[in-house]
Amino acid sequence: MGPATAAAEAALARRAADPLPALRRRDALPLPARLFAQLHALVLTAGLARHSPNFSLLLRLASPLLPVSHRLRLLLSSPLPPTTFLANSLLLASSSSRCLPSALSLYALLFLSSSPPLLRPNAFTYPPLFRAAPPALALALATHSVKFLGAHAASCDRVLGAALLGVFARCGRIASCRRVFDRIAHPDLPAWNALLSAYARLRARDVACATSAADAILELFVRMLSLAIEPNEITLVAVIGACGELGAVSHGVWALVEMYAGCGRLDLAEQVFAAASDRDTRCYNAMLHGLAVHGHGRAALSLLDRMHGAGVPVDGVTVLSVMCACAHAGLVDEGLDYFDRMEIEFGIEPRIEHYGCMIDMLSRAGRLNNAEKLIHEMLIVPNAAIYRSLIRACGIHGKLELGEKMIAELMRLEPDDSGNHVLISNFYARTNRWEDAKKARKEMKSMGIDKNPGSSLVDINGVLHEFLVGDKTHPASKEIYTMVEEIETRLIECGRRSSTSSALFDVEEEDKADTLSYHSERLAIAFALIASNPGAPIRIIKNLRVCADCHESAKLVSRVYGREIVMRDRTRFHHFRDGVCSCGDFW
DNA sequence: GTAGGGTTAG
Repeated sequence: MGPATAAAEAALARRAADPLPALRRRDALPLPARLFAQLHALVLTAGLARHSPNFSLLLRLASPLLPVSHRLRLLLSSPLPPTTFLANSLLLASSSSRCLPSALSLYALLFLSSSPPLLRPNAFTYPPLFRAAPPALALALATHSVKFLGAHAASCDRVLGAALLGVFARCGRIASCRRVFDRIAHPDLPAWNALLSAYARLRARDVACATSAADAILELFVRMLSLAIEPNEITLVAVIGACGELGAVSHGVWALVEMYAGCGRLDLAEQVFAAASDRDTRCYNAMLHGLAVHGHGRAALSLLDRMHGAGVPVDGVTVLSVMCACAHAGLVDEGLDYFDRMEIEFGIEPRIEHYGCMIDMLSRAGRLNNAEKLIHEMLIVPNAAIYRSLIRACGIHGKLELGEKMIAELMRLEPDDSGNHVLISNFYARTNRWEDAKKARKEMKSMGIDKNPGSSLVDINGVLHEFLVGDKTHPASKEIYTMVEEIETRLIECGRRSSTSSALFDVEEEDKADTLSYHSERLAIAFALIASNPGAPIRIIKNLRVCADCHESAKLVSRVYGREIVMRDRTRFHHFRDGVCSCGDFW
């Protein structure tokens, strides 16, 4: 017998032992109804159904479009009595989000309806339901599962634990995520990834928590490595993002940090991108976004051309990144054009973020009437960010009436947000309505709303130093403040005009009225000038938008002290060199 | 015993 015959024999033997190998794939698609009926008959008549795993496979191939009653009968057609295992298999077949209602009725019929219920759910019952359900419903199901299985059982199982963690993460409940994770006895890679991704999501969604979330990610990553859990690409997505957040360039373990635009090293990001062998949509999106926040609008558009040329599919994030690039570079017509094409050419439905970017772009360009028109035309309810863009632009372009209309909308949505109140006060200050500006601040104080304190991080020889506005806690505080004064004196000698009264109110979110020139970035720059190696670029990571006064000052410092300053604020990067900023004073 | 979980985006 030759080797080929032997291989065939072996294959036949395997097939005899495992009659349904092709169906064992996890991603097997549901079968068309007729084909399924034939297979069903075959499995029953061939006696395969007496083996629970085989019957389970059959159930998983049932089309989710079959009526619920039909699928219940299917379960009962088994020569074996129905078990939770088989019921879960049936449920798995209908748990895509498309057929959520049918999955829920099955769940209710099998596990809830009669008393006592037909079957009791177990840890395998819920994860597919969580995946299919939208966040709010998934949260309800999660609570339900914990009640049903008991908190102990629910969290002892690390798969259910990871699934629960995912639900809480989608709902922004980071404390619940932490509690669930802490109860998992021996978390494995997906469980760690679920927690890291929960913090990554928090970092991306909530500016106020971004730094602490990034800290948590790095801390968890170190712990995970010490437990010899091997990270994968999913882990790195969270970790690299966190490194970008902190600007922790010198944390050598994560050399990838430098490569990503998040640290302000666009050059390295481009090198990595160029070296990457197989670039998918995500990869292009990351590079496009990097170019966007560094203000390289034209480069982003040309990369987009290459992406189309390479046949890499675009998605909603691609469009968003391109529009963001256009917005930051003032390429309004190009941005409009791409927005118009997204739905028709690429079949991507615009989401609130796209409208937000669009409105921001139009507003920055002073096309406020177009922006307002778009708000009325769009089919989605506008969010607070959209109103904020318009209010900021109305302040700059002196559109009092529209601005006040938008303020009313914003206050309806988010009356308690400190940033909103500062924004409103600045709007009135810019339009010379000083009394209203003061009133807005007073109102904020009387409501007991705390301002979000401005903070800046600077990396000096591998150690991160954080400064808050007016901070005096740094060990070198005395020298730093002396340096701030010295800088100010030198800049005035070199032609800087001192702050005017309008500039005093012209702040985005840090409250300069109280603190004059002690904004966190000035403290960070002063410290960097004292402590960093001469000639090295100064890298600052700021939590809020940089105010016009600090921006002007950073430009001058770059010239007078001959130092390059790279500052990432809440929305983009500013590269200060020789008295000029890469944003072209448009941010 | 069999099956279920992890991929941010301004």
